[in-house]
Amino acid sequence: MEKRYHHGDLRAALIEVGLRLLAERDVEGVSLREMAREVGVSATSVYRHFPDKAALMRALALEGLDRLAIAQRDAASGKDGAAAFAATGRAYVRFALANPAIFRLIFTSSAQLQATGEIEALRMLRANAAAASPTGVGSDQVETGALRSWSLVHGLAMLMLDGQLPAEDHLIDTLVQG
Amino acid sequence: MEKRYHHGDLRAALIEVGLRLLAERDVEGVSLREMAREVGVSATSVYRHFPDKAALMRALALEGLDRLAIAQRDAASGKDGAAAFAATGRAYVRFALANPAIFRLIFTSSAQLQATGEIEALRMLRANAAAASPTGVGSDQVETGALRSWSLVHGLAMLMLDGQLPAEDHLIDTLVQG
DNA sequence: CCTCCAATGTTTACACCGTGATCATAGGCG
DNA sequence: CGCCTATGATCACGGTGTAAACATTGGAGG
Repeated sequence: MEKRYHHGDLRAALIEVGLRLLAERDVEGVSLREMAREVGVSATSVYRHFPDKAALMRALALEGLDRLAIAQRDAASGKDGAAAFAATGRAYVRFALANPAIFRLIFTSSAQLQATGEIEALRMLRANAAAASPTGVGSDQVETGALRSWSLVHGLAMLMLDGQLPAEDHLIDTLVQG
Repeated sequence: MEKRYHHGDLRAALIEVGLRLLAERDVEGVSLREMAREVGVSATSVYRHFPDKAALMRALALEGLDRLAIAQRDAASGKDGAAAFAATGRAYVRFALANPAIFRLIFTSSAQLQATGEIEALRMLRANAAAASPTGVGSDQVETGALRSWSLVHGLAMLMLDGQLPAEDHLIDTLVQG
């Protein structure tokens, strides 16, 4: 019965199944054809909504980026200053560990994402870094501190994802401005 | 004339051409078949030297890891203490920017590499971190500082590779214990 | 209400990919 | 010198991304 020729909202369906697949396997293990198959649609119909596979993956990355930003916002809510800053940092790393494939995807297709708009997660880290800084320091020092923190947290996430560092909560807490 | 049936050292030739290809295109853009083609050999002959493509890529990563370690050693030579530590950090980031595909390959196939042996580049960072630490602090604090530095440097490299931060020398110098 | 068209899907086809099975060659050791 | 094994080539298969041509349909305009 529900076998209509037109899907209704194929674009959203593809993104949904894409995220689901990325939750269980790595990024090079998910093919355009499988996503289409999973949705119950022919492979080439994907091209009515995305110019190529890379564009679909970019859409998945954008969605993941949103979720990362939400996770950080939630983590910081109710806190402020240095506590909020540390919380966003921890949330950043935990998100990466909980969603390895999506996190990697975000930051390897990000060059194109940037064109789409400023990255929310970055703005948040920067804002919290400013709030956490001691008053009276120059704004360039605040900026430097924010970038240093972002690098620290990003590197920590990557190294844990790649198995270089044990993915332990206490290690996160210790390294992120413990 | 030089059209012998047996290549002589196909394994080394494959690694060489693989590194060359990785210097010009990204990792998902280099295929086993192209590497074989480039060497002038059939695709399946690769399987006499590597169980599968992943094993070949791991060999490339190992070679890249060696070169990273060498770059760090060279950067630190003649220096000591904090200067040596900062030098290895800068060399780490610069290597990543100069060899993006290889750097990424190293740290995504690294879970398997680790089994092969301890990672030299890590040992070096850790050793220099210890040398850079103020005397009289606990060894666990030295360890923490080393991990923090590794994360900072690794994250900085990744963010610059991914176009999130401008790949500028002065920014590297500022963030790496400037 | 009917018609037709643009949006959305399908089928078919192609080149490329990783890799297993089978066959060919030759270099070195007895 | 002869043969065995290491190393190569050929062929085949299923999977992938994607272009071209065709099919279906929902909704806008008469």
